[in-house]
Amino acid sequence: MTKEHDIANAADMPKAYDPGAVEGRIYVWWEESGYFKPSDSDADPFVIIMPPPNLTGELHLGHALTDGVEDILIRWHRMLGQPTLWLPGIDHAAIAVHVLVERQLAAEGLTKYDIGREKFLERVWGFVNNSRSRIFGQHKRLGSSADWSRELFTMDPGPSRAVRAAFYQLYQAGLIYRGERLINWCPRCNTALSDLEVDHEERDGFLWHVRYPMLDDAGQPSGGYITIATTRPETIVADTAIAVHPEDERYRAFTGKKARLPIIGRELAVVGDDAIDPAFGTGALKVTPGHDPVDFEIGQRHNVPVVSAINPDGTMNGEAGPYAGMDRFDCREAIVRDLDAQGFLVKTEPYRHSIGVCDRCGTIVEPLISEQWFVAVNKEYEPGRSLSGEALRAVTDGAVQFLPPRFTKIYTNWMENLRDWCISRQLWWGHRIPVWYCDSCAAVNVPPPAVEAPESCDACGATSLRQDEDTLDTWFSAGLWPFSTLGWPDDTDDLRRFYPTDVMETAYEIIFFWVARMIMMGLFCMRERGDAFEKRVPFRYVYLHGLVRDDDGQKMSKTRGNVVDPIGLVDKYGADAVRFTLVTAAGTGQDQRLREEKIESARNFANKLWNASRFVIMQLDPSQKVATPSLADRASLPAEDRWVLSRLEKLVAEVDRLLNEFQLNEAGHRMYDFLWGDYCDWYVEVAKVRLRQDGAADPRPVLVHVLETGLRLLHPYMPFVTEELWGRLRPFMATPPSEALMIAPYPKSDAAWRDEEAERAVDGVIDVVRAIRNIRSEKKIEPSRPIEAYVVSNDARPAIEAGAPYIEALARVQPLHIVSDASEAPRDGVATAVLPHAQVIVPLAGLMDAGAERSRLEKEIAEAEVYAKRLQGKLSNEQFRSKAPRDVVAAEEDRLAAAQTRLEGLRRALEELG
RNA sequence: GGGCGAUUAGCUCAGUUGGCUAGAGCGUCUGUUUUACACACAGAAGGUCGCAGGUUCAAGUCCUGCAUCGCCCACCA
Repeated sequence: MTKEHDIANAADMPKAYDPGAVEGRIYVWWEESGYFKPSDSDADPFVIIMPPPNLTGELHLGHALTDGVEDILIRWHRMLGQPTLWLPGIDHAAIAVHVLVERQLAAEGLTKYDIGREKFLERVWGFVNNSRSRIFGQHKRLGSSADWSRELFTMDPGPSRAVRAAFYQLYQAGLIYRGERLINWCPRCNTALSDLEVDHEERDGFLWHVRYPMLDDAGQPSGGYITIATTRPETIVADTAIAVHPEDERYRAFTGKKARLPIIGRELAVVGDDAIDPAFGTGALKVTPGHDPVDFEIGQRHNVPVVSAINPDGTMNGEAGPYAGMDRFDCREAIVRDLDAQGFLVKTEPYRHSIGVCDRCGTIVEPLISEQWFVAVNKEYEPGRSLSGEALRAVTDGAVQFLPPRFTKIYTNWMENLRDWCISRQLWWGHRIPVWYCDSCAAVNVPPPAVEAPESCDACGATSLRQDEDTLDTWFSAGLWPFSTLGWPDDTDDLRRFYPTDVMETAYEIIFFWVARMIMMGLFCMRERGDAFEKRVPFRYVYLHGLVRDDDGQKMSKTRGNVVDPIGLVDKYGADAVRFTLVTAAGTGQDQRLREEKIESARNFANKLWNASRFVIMQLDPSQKVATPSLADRASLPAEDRWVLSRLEKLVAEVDRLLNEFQLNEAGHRMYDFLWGDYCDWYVEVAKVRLRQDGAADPRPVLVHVLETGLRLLHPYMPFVTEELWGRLRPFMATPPSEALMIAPYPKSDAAWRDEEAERAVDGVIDVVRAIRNIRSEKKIEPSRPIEAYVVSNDARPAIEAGAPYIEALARVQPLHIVSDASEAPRDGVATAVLPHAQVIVPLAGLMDAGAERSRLEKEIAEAEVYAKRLQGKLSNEQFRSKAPRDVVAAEEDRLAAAQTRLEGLRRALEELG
């Protein structure tokens, strides 16, 4: 099964990493080897499902980020041998497919309405079923994956048992009701919307002041007027009262009297209500319960009749008298004109205010009275328990934790002010409302889920029933996702084992739509599990990532047309590069701007790994397998081996810590820094020297081990390159930990590998190399020409001597003199670098510019003096010495000592320069 | 009207229990066909961490206020 990876030489590795070739091959290999397929064993409980490969434009980078984070967490847990982590994450793919199918239809000159609901869903499902992707692994607990994905992708009302069950249970508990309410209506989409689906936009408008004639007790004009201000004069035709603040002196005389509605002529009662702000406008409000949510509530309080004057399509109806049939905005103009002509318009002032807009299409939403289904979110279904109350307490009690924690407050604020949730939609995509009406007695039948469709009416027994035409808000269905996918309402093994899951991962903008609803639904539907929130919540952590914005910082949106197609970027730079960039580019929960250069540099990182592996493989011989370095033999290893192993160990420990804290970006950065900076730039270069040198210790075991471990660490972040490279390395390992990287154990920290002494020693050698390179560069010495150099060192002398071959090779020094005292080195015409534990002296003979060297040294001395002075000040402060932790004080003392040594060296060098 | 976030090198951003001569990538400058990699290597320049106070031995990090930008929520007609 590892046939693809039994490659024993580097000859077939191209010089540059080709993501396309690797990703395709790895994908096929994963599939053929069965790793991504459902398994019967508990050990491998994940299956990856694939969103369609060619979702261009619709599946944007935010989705890629979500998928990337989820995949990282899942792979990490799987490698840790903790397969119980399970994350939802499919919804956006479903939406994307719907949009895509709509687009396909458009290309054929059709709309979804032309082909009908059944055909439309059929196409959606066909699309999903025939496609696969090599990129964004969607994970799903194995089992009935076909069922749930079909359910989700098609929003097919038929087989949706969980939706039926939840609806039924909520209805039985009195939490779902049908009512005539004022709801948000989109005249273009022709559907009701929940409060959440309405966006508020600031727009310029006008505030029209209109006067209403007062009537005396006989119903005759009394000569008085009450002036009201409105932004929506077209709704005047539906006015049924006037409200003022009960304590407003100006209107006290009018309260309880009647007024006459201009144009229409209706009599309006003047009522007192606390909701009125006397300071706004004229202090008097026209009450239009049929077209304004505030007015609706005022109307309820004062028993004011409700008039609906606007049709669902946005035109005026018969109640609008002369304006019947007009569009609502044409009506506005006409009515303003008429009011003015008839002397009712007092004044018109420009006014900027916020208006509700459909979040799907941007059309101005019309509040309408309509019969819809609602969830009573604040109603107690048991003493002390309501959907919102439970959902609030589960979070305040800590059963669900938000990351980053600041989102907790956003959630609780919302939950505390929640109003009933309108769940019926006049759309096709969604599960159909499982309610049947009786044609003869009009009874409402909500049958238990076991009944597919009731045959007769519960109330009168008549057999003529019809199902509600409306569908459910998709978020109602989506809110059931954590357990509907696990077989609920049955008490399945899956449900027992995987509910609650560990982490819910999504963008912060989805908190209300989905996260909050899942928590509400979960707590209710799992109420049989008892009181403990821990058993009923759908997940313990909510990890929220930021939004991916475009280069200008704009939020990506389809309507704005600035969505970046992740597939195009994947084709260009590879899935690994795209994922690595998205995950590491910003802090947790922070928005990021996407710039292609970032992805390019992540691709370069992949290429770096590719070439480092290529180099390592070139040094290996398949007949001689390489053993893993063991702790027992560590003492015999050269310092640089112990150095890199020590640093690797620290990396492993840090990555473990960071991943446990969900600091994914930081963990990614650490791996990048280690693999590129420590391993490639230094260890590999040092190893080259040893490979060339007869009799030197064999670097190959460490070379392979560190690379192999690094690839394992990085695998969740860059699954494709790492799998490929690890697979190529595997044939050379004496004891490979597994057949494939994705099922290999995640590296574990073992502090015994730490070696501070080796780190100090090798860091000292690196400092020397850098110092000499710096001198070479500053003095413009030809890169290829070897130069003579002296390293003066006392305490670090053994380390420098051990590192001598590397100094010679990496800094091109020939010959290298290691001496214990500066007097043993030449003084004239030299460039000097003073390091904490060594001094580098490079004789320059003719190349030497004494003046330039002097000013350079002077500058360095000045800087070092400032630094040393600061440290001295700090250390001579008694407060610091007594209050700061001992190790901090000790560290400062070490720094000061080093700074002083350096300063002395610099001064001496300056003196010797004359 | 409330709430939240951001403000750190030319650009995009890290910096999560306060201890930093403040880092990365890109860009810039100077060099390099050094047999893994020019998707590279070596070297360098570049920041009073938005402003003003405060707490502390110590503040980019904590507190208060302010400014600018952005986001979310909200029934002010």
